[in-house]
Amino acid sequence: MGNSRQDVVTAALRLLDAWGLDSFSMRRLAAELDVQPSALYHHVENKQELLGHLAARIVGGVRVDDDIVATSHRLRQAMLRIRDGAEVVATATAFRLGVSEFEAELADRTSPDVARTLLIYVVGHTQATQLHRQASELGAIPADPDLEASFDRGLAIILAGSSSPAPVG
Amino acid sequence: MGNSRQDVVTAALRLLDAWGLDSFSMRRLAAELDVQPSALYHHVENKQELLGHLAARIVGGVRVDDDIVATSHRLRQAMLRIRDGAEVVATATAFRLGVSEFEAELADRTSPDVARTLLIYVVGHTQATQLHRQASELGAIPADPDLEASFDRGLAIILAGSSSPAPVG
DNA sequence: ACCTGAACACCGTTCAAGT
DNA sequence: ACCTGAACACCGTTCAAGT
Repeated sequence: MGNSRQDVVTAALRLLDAWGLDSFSMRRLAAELDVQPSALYHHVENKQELLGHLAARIVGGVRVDDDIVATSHRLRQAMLRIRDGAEVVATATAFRLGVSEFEAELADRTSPDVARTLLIYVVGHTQATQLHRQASELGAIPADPDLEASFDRGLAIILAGSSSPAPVG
Repeated sequence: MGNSRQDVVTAALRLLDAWGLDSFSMRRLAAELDVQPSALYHHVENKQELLGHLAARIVGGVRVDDDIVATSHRLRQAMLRIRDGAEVVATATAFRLGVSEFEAELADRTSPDVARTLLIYVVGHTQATQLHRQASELGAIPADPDLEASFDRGLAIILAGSSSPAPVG
């Protein structure tokens, strides 16, 4: 009966979460959908565009409101919820996919500069968190119990500097 | 007469700068060195470790001093100097390769929290800048003349918040 | 509209063996 | 110490053709 692009993106998100970005391939996704690899290119231009749709799915459900700290935590949690979520969002963001709406909403409630700075920080710190956790799960590195608190302290630094645009003395 | 690991990293950096990260492969690098692909594994554990060495080379030459703004600009310029430099540093950073020394030096002159926040921002913004420039060179997107100024404004926000750890009122 | 079948031009990594 | 040769198990993408 044929898949829709929604089906493809849903299956892709499941595959990403189950196996991680390193093992995420168009061929595996095709197998998951019981379809030839070439069939995917009916729904999507290429792999990069597909990753953009994944980023949009991950970020799309996050509510933006006037509580910037809570909004930042919601974005962080949304990315942490799925394996390698922050990395996918980071790469897609760079290609202007998936997060522009989120950034615009955030800019409305703060300023364009604060929104951009905050977004870079939240995605970057969450990516580091996620990769660190993976490494420590593999026993490659000891777990860092300070990662959540460290996220909050960086957030506080940015928000403290967001009211006064003047440099520090 | 045989390559050293320094030779391998030097050739890798040249290859990265010439062709970009997408086209950077162990096989191409081997060809560049007139060697079989398998020979590279005598000098390096795997591709990821090699990228870590590249990141260390890119960041290693950057001087850290008490002028945090100038230091941030030097790091940014070092990454901008070579193609996809920021992306390589970003990925390697996540795996704790290449930048820990830089972060430690920065932490000595500010604080661990400020150093971490600043580093995430500088690398993240520079990565976005570099990918945006590539996209606009390919005509995919109009050039953004505000990228340099935008970097400075974000920097100012973080440094303004770095003196007072209390959240904004 | 959605998919198959077949092909093209590649990958990273391992491993026994050579000098 | 540094490298070759050969193999293994994969990739993303294109394209004519089918229903």
